[in-house]
Amino acid sequence: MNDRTPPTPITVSIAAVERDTGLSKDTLRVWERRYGFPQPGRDAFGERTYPLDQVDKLRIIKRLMDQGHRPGKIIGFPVEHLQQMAESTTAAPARASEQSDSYEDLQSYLDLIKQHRVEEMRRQLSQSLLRVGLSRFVIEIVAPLNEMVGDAWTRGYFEIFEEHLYTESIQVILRNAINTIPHPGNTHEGRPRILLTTFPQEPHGLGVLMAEALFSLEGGRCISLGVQTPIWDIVLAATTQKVDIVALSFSSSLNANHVLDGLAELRAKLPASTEIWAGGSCPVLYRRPPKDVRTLRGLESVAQAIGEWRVAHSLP
Amino acid sequence: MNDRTPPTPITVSIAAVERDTGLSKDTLRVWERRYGFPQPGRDAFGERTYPLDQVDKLRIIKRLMDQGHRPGKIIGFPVEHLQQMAESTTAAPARASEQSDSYEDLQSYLDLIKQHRVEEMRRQLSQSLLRVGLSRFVIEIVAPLNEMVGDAWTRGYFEIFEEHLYTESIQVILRNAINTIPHPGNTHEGRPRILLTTFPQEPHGLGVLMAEALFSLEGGRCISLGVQTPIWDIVLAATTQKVDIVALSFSSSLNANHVLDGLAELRAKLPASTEIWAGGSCPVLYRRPPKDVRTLRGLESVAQAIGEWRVAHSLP
DNA sequence: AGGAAATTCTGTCCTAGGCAAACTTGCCAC
DNA sequence: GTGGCAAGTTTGCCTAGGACAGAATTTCCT
Repeated sequence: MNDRTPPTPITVSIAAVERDTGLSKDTLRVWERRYGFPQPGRDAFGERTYPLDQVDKLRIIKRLMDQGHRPGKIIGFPVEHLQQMAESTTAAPARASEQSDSYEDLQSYLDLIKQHRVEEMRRQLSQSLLRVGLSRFVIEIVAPLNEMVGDAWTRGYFEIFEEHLYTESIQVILRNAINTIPHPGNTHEGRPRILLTTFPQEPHGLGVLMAEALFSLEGGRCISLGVQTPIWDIVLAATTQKVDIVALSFSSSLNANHVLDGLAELRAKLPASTEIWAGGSCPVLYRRPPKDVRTLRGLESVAQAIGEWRVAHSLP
Repeated sequence: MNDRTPPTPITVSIAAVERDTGLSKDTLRVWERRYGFPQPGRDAFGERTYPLDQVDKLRIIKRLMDQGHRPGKIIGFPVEHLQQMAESTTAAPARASEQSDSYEDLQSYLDLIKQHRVEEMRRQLSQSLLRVGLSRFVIEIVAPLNEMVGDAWTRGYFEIFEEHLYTESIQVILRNAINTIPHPGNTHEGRPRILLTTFPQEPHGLGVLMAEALFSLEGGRCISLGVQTPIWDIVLAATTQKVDIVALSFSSSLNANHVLDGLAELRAKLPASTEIWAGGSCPVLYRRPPKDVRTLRGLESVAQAIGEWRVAHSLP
């Protein structure tokens, strides 16, 4: 292994770009043909090799598209301009003035990650959890932190391993907290059985974990399959476990059509008595809400949704 | 919903088949060209329309491929034959006469999974953990169970979601147990800092978790990155966290050359003072042990390895 | 037998063109 | 203006073979 060779390749394959951006290979090729961007190099065998800065620009474009922009209109702008557009609508301003305190606190977590003070971060997270309780902890701290970390990651502020450190820490805290939720007695009345997982293209597990915490707090009986379960297996699991609700988490990097098609297919294969609840930061869920699927916009709505389910399923 | 019209169309698009079977569009087209199967019809606009029975056959083929069969060898067989192949291996795993007692116990866990009695399984796992202690629990129960579940999975005895249920259960138990390991006082003497993770192609996280449990028991200070960390990020994390040991887990599904190349690259990029420990069920680790990497064959050797590290690094 | 070399198999990438569905624009009547 | 409809644009997915690298298998040689 030569010290001279760059530690990470400066370019990545089209498959990697598809994974990282959520833009399909077809789309990447057709944009190149039509708009002249991206403009990947070619390796020895003529395959596209995308420089990292172009991947960054693609990520920003994807993000703006999620906000309703059309590719042809914005693809020609320089990267700085796009960043400005993205930032002007992004969370920070809206959220900053809201609870000045907590925003500062959240920012301090990002600093702890950047300084790799993992144990200190876990200590502070645990303290916050004790102070505000699990429900508010998830909604007011973990969820916005996730978003901030995701943001920071797309801007290249974090390395992959730093994001792993963060994810692992949150996971430890949340799983521990979930374990301590007392099991209500033997009563099964009005306690929905909930299956939690993600679609095969979705590797992010924190959304499932946050949902599990909140559902459990509301008295739901949760069965988590972790991440990346094929649709057919979701159907099998839902049937054999006789669940009332299948809850799915979607991050924003997913391809919009895949999400909608997958939900439609799942809906068709599950009995009508089984509800499908979908949540997460994937914009298409709320822009074109799929039929016969309940979309949970924001984790705050979990409690209400469970409440409504109880009302609808209470014995007369 | 009209009763007369079939709830799902009798034929489906190529995108739907990709979702249903996990076979990419490219693969579906190239099979059609090479093997003459599948043989979809065409709609008014010339696009492929797959009859459902062909999709079923594709699903069986995919499953047999996951068990190690190659497409060209089996694609010509009639459906009934394929079904038979899939079912003939479904018979209970045949590794009987090993250790009578504990084998029976372990087998009963497999039965619990197959019957989807998740809560019962977790209860029994917790009891076992309390009875024998974490160390023996990991070595004598979880590790062999993993192997049996993996076996059963390759034989098609388990569905994907059943394996997910198992993994999630073990994860809950182990993480909870790790959390309860008391932190020894402030002494850092002879307590190695250990970074745990897997290579990018390795999605199985239980190995890391088992290792974390045993390392922690032996007084190691563990920093887990979860799974699938790029090599360069392992180097970054190891450096910034000033770890003494980088511990990696490899399952048998990994490509032998990738493992060896990856370890060689990692070895070259890490300072010599940082040890690399590799373990897991990947055969190549023990058949062609890589240079300057300590291979841990079996989890029993963890305690010894830590002991030796302590001796080597104790102050004179 | 065990290991290296040759061969077959297989999935992914390439080119370039065509069309439907979604979205925008232009036009006209009220 | 403004509501509604038609014409025009944009955009992503699909089609067709062809080509090759990497994995799996077989052959050959020690």
